Amino acid sequence: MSPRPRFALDLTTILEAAGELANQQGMQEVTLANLAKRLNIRPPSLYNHFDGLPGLRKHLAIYGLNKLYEEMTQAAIGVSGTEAILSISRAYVNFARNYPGIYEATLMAPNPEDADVQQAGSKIVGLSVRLLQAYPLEGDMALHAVRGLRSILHGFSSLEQRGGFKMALDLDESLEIIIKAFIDGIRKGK
Amino acid sequence: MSPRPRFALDLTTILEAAGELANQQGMQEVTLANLAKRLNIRPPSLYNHFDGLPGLRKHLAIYGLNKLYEEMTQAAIGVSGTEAILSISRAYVNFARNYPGIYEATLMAPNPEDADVQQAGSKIVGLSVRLLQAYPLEGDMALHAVRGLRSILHGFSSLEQRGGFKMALDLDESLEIIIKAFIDGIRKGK
DNA sequence: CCCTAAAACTAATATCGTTAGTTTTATATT
DNA sequence: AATATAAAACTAACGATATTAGTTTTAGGG
Repeated sequence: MSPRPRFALDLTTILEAAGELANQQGMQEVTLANLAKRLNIRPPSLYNHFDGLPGLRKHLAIYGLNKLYEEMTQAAIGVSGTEAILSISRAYVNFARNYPGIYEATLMAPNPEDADVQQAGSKIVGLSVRLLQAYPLEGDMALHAVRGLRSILHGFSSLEQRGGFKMALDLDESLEIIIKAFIDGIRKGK
Repeated sequence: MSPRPRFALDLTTILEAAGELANQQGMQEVTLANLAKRLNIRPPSLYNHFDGLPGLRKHLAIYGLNKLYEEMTQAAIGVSGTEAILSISRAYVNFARNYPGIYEATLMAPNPEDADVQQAGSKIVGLSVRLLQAYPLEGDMALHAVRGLRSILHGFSSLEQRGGFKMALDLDESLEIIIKAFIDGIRKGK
C-alpha cells in the first residue's frame, strides 16, 4: 500500500529518534518495535538502514561517542592545565546528565572491541592525552593518568545515573574535588 | 507428571546457577528460559522462588554485592592506611575480573533505589568510610573521597571489562598508581 | 524513457516472559 | 496415624519481540 514513500528516512533521523527514545525511557525501551512506532513505519523496514538490533546499538554507540566528543572539545577551547581537565570533566558528566539514554547507549555496543566503536572512543582518549601533556609527566605516567581520568569520569557518571550517591552533598563540588585531588596526586608522583 | 519433587530447589541454589550463567555467557544470557534449562525445570516454576525476571535481577544484585563485600572485608584484615585502601581496591577489581557476570548483575537491579539493594551496597560504602578514617580529613572531605574511590573502582572495572583499556600497559600497575595518586591528592587537600 | 534498486510493506516463525490453572507430595495439624 | 494445607513443580496459552522471506511501489540513474 505504501512502499517507497516520497520521503524516505535516513540513518541520522532514525538515530535521533532512537536517542530521544533512550533519553526519555531508557535503553531497555529502545526496541525495534518502539522505534518503528515512533517513526510510523513497521519494524522490518528498519532492516533497510542497519543490521537488526545489534546494528542499531552499534550505530547509536558511535553516534553518542561523537556527540560526547564534540561537547568535550567545545569545553576544551581556550583553557589549559587543570582548568582544562576540569572543564572537559564537567562537560562529560553534564552530557551524561542531559542525555542519559545516549550516554547509556555509549556503553551498549554489542562488541566494544569493534573497530568503528573503538575509533569513536579513541578520539575522546586522544583529547585527554593532549590536555594532560600540559604537565611534565615522566615515563608511562601520562598513560596511567588517562586511565585514571576515564575511570573517574565514567564511574562518577554511571554511579550518579544509577542513584548511587545518596548523600546530601553537592555533586559538582564532589567532582571538582575528586579531579583536582587526582591531578595533584599524579603530578606529585611525577 | 512430576510436581513437588522430593528435593525442591532453594533460592541460593538458583542464584548460584544464575551466577555461573552470568559469568560464562554474560547477563544478557541469564534469561528465565536459559536458567530453567540449566536447572532442569520449566520457566514458570521459577516464579515460585522470585517475582519474574525483575525479581531475579534484584536477588542477583544483592547476592553479588554481598559476595563483593565479603571479599573486600577479607582484604581489609590486618592492614591500614593507604595499604588498606590499595588492598580493598585490588579485591574489588579482581572480583570484577573473576566474576564478570556477577559484577555486571550488581549494576542491573531493576530499581537501584530499592531499599534492600541500597542496604547491600551501603555495607561496601561503610567499609570504605571506615578505612578512610585513618586519615585526618576535615569537613566533608571524607565523603567526597568515598565518592571518588567508588568512582575509580567502578569506572576502572567497568572500562576494563568492556575492553576499554587497549594500551599495552600493566593494568594492576595502573590501578596502584591511580589509587595512590588520588589518596595523596585528597590528603594534601586536607 | 526505462530499468534497477532502494525502501517500504505483509506474512510467518521462533523465542521469551508471563499468567492461569492443575497436580503431586512434603509437612504441619489434629 | 490420618488428614489438611500449602509449596513447588507442571501444562497450556497469550502477547510482545526480533528476525526472515518474499512482495510492491517508486525515485533516480543510464
